[in-house]
Amino acid sequence: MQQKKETSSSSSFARDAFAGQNTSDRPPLVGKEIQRLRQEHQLTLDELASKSGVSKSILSQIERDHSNPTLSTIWRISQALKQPLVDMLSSGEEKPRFEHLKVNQTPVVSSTDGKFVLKILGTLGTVSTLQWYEFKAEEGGILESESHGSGSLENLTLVSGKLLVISGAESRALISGETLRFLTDSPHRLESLGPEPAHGFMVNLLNSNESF
Amino acid sequence: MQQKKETSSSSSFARDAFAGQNTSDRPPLVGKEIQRLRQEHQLTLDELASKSGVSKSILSQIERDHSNPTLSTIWRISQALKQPLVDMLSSGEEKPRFEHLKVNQTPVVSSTDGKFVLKILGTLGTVSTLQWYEFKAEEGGILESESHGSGSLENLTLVSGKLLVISGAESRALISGETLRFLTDSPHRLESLGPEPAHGFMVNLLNSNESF
DNA sequence: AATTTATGTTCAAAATAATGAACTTAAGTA
DNA sequence: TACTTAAGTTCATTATTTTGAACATAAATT
Repeated sequence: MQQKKETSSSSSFARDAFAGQNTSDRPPLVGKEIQRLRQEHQLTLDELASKSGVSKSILSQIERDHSNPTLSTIWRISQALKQPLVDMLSSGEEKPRFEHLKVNQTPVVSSTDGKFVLKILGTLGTVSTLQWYEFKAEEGGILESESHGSGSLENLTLVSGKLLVISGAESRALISGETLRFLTDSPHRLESLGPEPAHGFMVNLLNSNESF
Repeated sequence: MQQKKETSSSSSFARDAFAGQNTSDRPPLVGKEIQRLRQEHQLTLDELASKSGVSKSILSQIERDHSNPTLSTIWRISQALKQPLVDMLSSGEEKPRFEHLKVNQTPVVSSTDGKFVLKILGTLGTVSTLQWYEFKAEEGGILESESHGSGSLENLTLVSGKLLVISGAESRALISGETLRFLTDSPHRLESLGPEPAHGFMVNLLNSNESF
C-alpha cells in the first residue's frame, strides 16, 4: 500500500475493470441508480452518508462509478434508500423491460363457427397455472370447455353484451359490467345471448396440483 | 497497512459486522450459498479460483464469511458459477412482504382529474400477488404508479384507443389490440394519447423475488 | 462584490480486501 | 510407515476501498 493508486479520477477501477456499459461481461454499474434513488429521496450526499453510515466521499465515487463498492457498503446504502439490495444491483443489468405483442402476434382461438373468439393475452407460471384472455362473441357464440382440474377458478368480467355461464348444474346470466367468479372443475360453457356482441375478460387459475 | 488485522480467523469483519444470521439488519451472508453452489458444480477452490479469476484464498474466506467481498468479486464468482448475481445475494435475504402495498382495495380508482378510471376486477393469492383490472381513460388521462416491487410484472392489453407506457427510462406506444408486458419495479406511468378513449385490461403480478 | 451556505469532489491516511506462496490436514498408495 | 496428492487454510505483501478533512464550486444573502 505504499504504492497508492494514481488518483481517484484515473483509478484503475473505472478505467480498466469497469469502463463502459454493463454489456453483460462486467459487474453492474450501480452508480447511476444510486444517484437516481438518492435524488428521488431528496437527499444530499451528506444526508445519505449519515443515514447509511457510509462516508460521503465514497458515496460520491460510487455514484460516479469510480469505486468498486464492498457488499456491506452497497447493502448499507440500499437500506438507507429503502431499496432492496437486489433491485439496486439488477437495475443496471440489461433486463427485457418490455415485451410488446403486436396485434397479429396475440394468439387467437375461435370456435368452429367463428362466433366466439378468444384472445390469449398472457400466461404465467412454470406449469401454466394462470392464463388470461379477452373474448368477443356475437349472438349465439358458444365456448365449451372441459374441466380445468380440481380447484380451478375462472374470473370473468363482461364489458358489454349479455352472457350465459353454465358450470356443472348451475348457470348464471351476466350483463354488461358484471363479474363472475366460478369453479371450473367440471365442463362449462359460455354463450353470448345477444343481441349485441359480448365482450369481456377472463382470468383463469388452473390448478395443476395433481395430488388428489 | 502497517496496522494489520489480527488474523483472518478473528477478523473484525466476521466478528463485529456480520456475525449471526441475516436477520434483516445485516448484509446478506453469501458464504454458505457460494459454497453450496461451488460444491454443486463439483469444483474445488482451486478450480473455481481459476474459472472466476478470484484467488482461492479469498474464496476460502468469503465462503466462511470472513471477508466482505467487493461487488466485482461477487460478480466474478457468480459468473463462474453461472448464477445470476442477484440470486446469489437474495438467497440469504428475507423476502419482502407486501403488507405495505397501497394498491387500493376500493373497486374503482380514478385519477384526480377523473380522466383515468381503473376498475379492480379481482385479486388472487393470500398476500395479494395477483390483481387484474379494467381501465378506461379519455384523452390525456394519466395513471402514475409507484414501483410494485422487485420482479413485478404488468401485462397490459389495449382494447381500443392509444396508450403511452413509460417504465423507467423506456417508453412504448400501444395501439388498439396490442399487448405489452413490462417490469414494474420502478415508477411507471400510463397515458392515454387519444383522441378516442383508451380501454384495456391489465394483469399485474406483484411479486417479491420470483424470477418470472 | 464579499460572505455565507450548501453541495459535491479530491486528497492523504487508515482500514481492509485480494493475491500468491507457504502451511496444514486428510486420503490414498507404494 | 513414509510418500504423494489433493483440498482447504493461513500468512505476509500488495492493491483498493473507505474515511475524514480540506478543497472547490455555485447559489443565496448581506
